[in-house]
Amino acid sequence: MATLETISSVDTSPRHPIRLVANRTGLTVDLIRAWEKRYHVVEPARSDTQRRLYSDYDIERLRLIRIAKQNGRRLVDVAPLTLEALRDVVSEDSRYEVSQDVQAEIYRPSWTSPLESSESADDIDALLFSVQTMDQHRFDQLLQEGLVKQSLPAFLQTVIGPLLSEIGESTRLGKMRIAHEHMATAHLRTFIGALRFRETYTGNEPKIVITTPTGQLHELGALMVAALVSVDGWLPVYLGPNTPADEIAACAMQSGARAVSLSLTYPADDPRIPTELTRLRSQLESKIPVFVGGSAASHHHELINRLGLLSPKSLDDLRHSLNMLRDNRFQGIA
Amino acid sequence: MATLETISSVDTSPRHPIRLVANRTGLTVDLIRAWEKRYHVVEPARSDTQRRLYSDYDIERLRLIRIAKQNGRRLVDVAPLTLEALRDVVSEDSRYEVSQDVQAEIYRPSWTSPLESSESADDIDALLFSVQTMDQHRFDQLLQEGLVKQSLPAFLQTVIGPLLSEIGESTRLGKMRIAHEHMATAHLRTFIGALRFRETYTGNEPKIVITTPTGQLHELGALMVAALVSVDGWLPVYLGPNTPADEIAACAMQSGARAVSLSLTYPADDPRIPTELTRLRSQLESKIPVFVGGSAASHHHELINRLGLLSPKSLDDLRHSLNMLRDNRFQGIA
DNA sequence: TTTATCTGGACAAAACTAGGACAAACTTGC
DNA sequence: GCAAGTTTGTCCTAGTTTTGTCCAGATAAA
Repeated sequence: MATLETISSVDTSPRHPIRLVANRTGLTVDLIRAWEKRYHVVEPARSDTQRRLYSDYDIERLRLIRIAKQNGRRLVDVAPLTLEALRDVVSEDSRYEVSQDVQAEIYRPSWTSPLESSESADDIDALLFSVQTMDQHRFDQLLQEGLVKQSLPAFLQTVIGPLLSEIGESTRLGKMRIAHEHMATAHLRTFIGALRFRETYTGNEPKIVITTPTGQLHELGALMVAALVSVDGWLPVYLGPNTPADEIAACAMQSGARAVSLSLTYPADDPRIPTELTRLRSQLESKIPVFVGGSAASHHHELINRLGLLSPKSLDDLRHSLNMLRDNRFQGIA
Repeated sequence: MATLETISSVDTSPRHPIRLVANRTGLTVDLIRAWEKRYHVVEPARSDTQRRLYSDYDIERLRLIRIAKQNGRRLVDVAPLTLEALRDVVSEDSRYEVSQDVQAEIYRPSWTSPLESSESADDIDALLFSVQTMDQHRFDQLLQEGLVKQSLPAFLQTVIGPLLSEIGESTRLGKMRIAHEHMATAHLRTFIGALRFRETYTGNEPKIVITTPTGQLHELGALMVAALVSVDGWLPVYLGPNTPADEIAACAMQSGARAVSLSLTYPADDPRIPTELTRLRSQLESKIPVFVGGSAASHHHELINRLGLLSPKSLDDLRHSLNMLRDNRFQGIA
């Protein structure tokens, strides 16, 4: 089993020249050097010819320090903090603060390694039990704890996803009341929705419109996608469930989104789906890809292919495609 | 001071620079210094170069003093008060201050009244603008800011309530797209939902089941109620929208709730409402009161009276009844 | 050659401090 | 209801600290 350090760590191998660091953090080259000279904010490794070589860890620290300054912190106060301490400070501050306009590069944290499955299964059982006993407090507590144990993408995939299908299944079989499902859904929605605030925005992230089409009332899948992509440096424009195609297109245009993601779950055979998808594709610029996911996506396999939409096989697959798109290496459909 | 820390459980270690304090409290830097100079409102520690260093305790006091001033208190009167005394003053003020100059029916307030404070109106305009420009980040920021300026109940009544009706109205008139409404709703839901977690639970709060009946898909009113009552020492069992009467009753029983609150908004004349309400009342122990609020509640005035349900005229009215119920001084309907 | 980076230092802008001035809003006494 | 006093937010000056930018001359990379 992986140690905590491995799970949350950021690459510390030195390889980035100062120019790249400046671009990514939005700081000037001079300023980075000045900070080093005066406060030892970062002490990068050096090449054999004295060039500074920064690691991902360094970049992340510089980025957070810049945000902390923007929140009103003084450089002298934040300069000596570790990465973890900085994260705490920044996330505490941005809960209360009104920060100024920001210019910066896109932030891409590197996440890794999911937990082993047996442990996740226990977590899910505990969560189900707290739902059945209507113990909301315990439910929230377990969600919090689960998130501490692993990275957000891993948590969504190994815990939240299975939990959702378990709850759906149990309710369908009558093992659980609708009231239980409602409570769990309401809590999960707030919980997942609030995850967005864990990431700190710089204002330059590419946007992605996330919603479910008309007739699709279950939004948790869409919410999961929203939480997930925000980790990878996207800004989700989240519209909730049941949005007409015209509105999705209009929203994508107004917000200047680079992509659209839809979630289909229930009912799988809603006759409005083909109409809505066709309409959406025709109203949207062709360079904007439309991702269609969710358990009901496979029912519309043929339609999706015909329209040139994309149907990622897993959340990981979706992340991969989006990372490519963000870095302008995206090729579209084969 | 150790005693203060123990009593109020707010961190008293000095670490925040004045700029950050200004951001968090909404006061200007000049004003914070002026207050210190004249009334010793706060006496922050100093760094070795004489820079002021504030603690969380200081910030909370300043924030409350700001609110107290807004409620009409004089600085000289509140300046010497302890944090606890300030909390009392503010919570007392916010109770009838709001209900006096703003007479709000539950999320269908008459917000065009001239009594509405210009500051709230500005806040609402800014919020609407950020919705129309799809600037989610700004939207969240404004919500945060608004909450700094006043107490939670006052905020819900003077800002969130009017905002909801404005958005509904604008969408109905075509001034705003459905997509805008969706985005705003999704954000507000997360925001209000997360407010519940600001309160700390002891484990023996009385519970109240909060939801909307079958057919009622708009849940923001119910969410507002959930956030509101948690301030007054209730533990909301929040079930989200569209819950069948049987499930509401079962949930109330299993969780041992002392009350139930429903929100009716749209459609106002849904034929399922009478059935559901009747069913709920008959399945529930008679000592458990059922509150029915929302803009559509008045459409069912007669039914509500006949079934012995309660229809509070305003959020404040609801709070009042719940406070009585909590303290076992509740008389039920006349 | 041209462009990028290095070091060390100089300089300037921004932010903070203390003390006080001033005007608008509000109270008090008549 | 009016004048005199009080309260309160904002602004100003002048000195200090903190922070951002720029320069010069040297070395390395493209």
